[in-house]
Amino acid sequence: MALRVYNTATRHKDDFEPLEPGKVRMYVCGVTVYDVCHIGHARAYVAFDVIQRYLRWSGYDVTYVRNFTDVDDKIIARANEKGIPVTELTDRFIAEFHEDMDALGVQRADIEPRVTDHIPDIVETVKRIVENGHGYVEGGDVYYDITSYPAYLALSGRKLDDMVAGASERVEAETVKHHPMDFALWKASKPGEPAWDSPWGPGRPGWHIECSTMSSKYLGDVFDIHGGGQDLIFPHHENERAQSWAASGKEFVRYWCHNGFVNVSGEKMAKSLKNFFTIKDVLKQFHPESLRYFLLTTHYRSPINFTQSGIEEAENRVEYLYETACAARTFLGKVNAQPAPDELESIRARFRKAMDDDFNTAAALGGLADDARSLNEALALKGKGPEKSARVATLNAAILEQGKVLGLCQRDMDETRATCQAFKVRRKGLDSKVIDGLVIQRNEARAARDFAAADAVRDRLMKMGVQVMDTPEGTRWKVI
RNA sequence: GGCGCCAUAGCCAAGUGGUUAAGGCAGGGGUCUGCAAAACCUCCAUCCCCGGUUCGACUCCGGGUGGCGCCUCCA
Repeated sequence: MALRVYNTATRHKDDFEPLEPGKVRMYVCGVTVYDVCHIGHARAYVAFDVIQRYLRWSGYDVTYVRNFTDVDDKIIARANEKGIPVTELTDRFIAEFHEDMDALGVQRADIEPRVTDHIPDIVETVKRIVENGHGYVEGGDVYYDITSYPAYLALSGRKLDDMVAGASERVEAETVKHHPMDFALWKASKPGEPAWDSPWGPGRPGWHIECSTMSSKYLGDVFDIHGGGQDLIFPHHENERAQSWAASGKEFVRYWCHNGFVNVSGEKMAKSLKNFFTIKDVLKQFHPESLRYFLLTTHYRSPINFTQSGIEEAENRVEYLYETACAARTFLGKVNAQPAPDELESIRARFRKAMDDDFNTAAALGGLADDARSLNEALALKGKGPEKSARVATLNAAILEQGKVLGLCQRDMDETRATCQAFKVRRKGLDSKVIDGLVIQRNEARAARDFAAADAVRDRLMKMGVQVMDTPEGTRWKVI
């Protein structure tokens, strides 16, 4: 069973064969840094984080590049709005991006290039495209001549005539472009805008060219995986493909991977619809691993509907996994047990089968749920026999190993459980001191064998959403 | 108008040309418990509609209906 990857360019799952055996070069379009990230960004970068982790786990030597676009119209507009320098704005949102991604357990890419650090490279690429007869200069602008590229629109599967018809409905009266669909490789800068010297005068890169340039710089003219959100298929990736081909004469990407959208209430998330959530909005209310888990419950290419109940359920699952892992840790601390290699390998095979099918995290999570249940089942067996110990050790190791690939179950267990509870206490508007007091009250009644009074307190806690649990180690409580 | 995606139990969500259609949540029944809870056991679907291909389709093809996305900045 080999890895199969859905390729947007071919519109079906293809067997994955990297350019160089054992080596994967992948590029994912990063953020344009003019605002904080929303949960759609979270989805994209969690998805490709898992892909990257899985490829490494599978034995590939991975080079992962994810850029920062730190110069563009929106950035300039936002900086002007705020009256601050562009670099102050972009530095700030790069830091915010890292903060959010670190919280979600998204690993840093191997290389995270910034556009403004690569202007000379970009100028070179534009020059090469023009020299090769695929670009033209108009004033201080440079445009890509789409009619020079026969395969234009092959990636997105569109027809030029339809595109032109659609575009003509929008206002674009005065243009120097030779064809309405031609796009800018280099833009002459207006006064006050960031500008760099170029053979065409002071200007800045067009959108798209930075990814063509930086991907080839770090990964070569041809590389394996290029990822991003589905919205980037057109125009961004279509244009990148045209540029890279024009510069190198080669088809630059072997597998195009695009993640689906996050919807809210069944509709696309948009600021205008007031259904817009930033990552920070969500992390104020939920443990970050809850969001990560939630995002992995649906296959990365399908739309996912963000709901309160969905993320609450995810958080409960995160708690369950950590509680299970804690219980296993406690047990394994008392015995000397090693995982059973055969059984561990069969669990790996099941995990591999799920993930090899276009990185099916939803199926993988199903398997993980089976393992966690089996682990609890094993823990419930009496005694400390070798059979039980081996089983617990095996399942525990399997859960942690799969978790490592999915980016789950890797945090400090006690701290994570406590944090999940703290979020729930806050969401329900409870006070843990009050709860502690009631639990003590109940235990005093129990000690006096006044079960009627004890149960009354218990019911009161239940109404608050607090469940008491009497264990051999004493009474615990948990917000459900 | 063009292109594309989706439609699986009360809800979320995998999956397969023919053996028992994952998993989770909720719900029913148990074990355990002073009572509970947690945990575990157990029960709970024939896959939107109509045609076609096939020995056989939920899975393939065509049509329909419904939902969504892209075609403009967008993960």
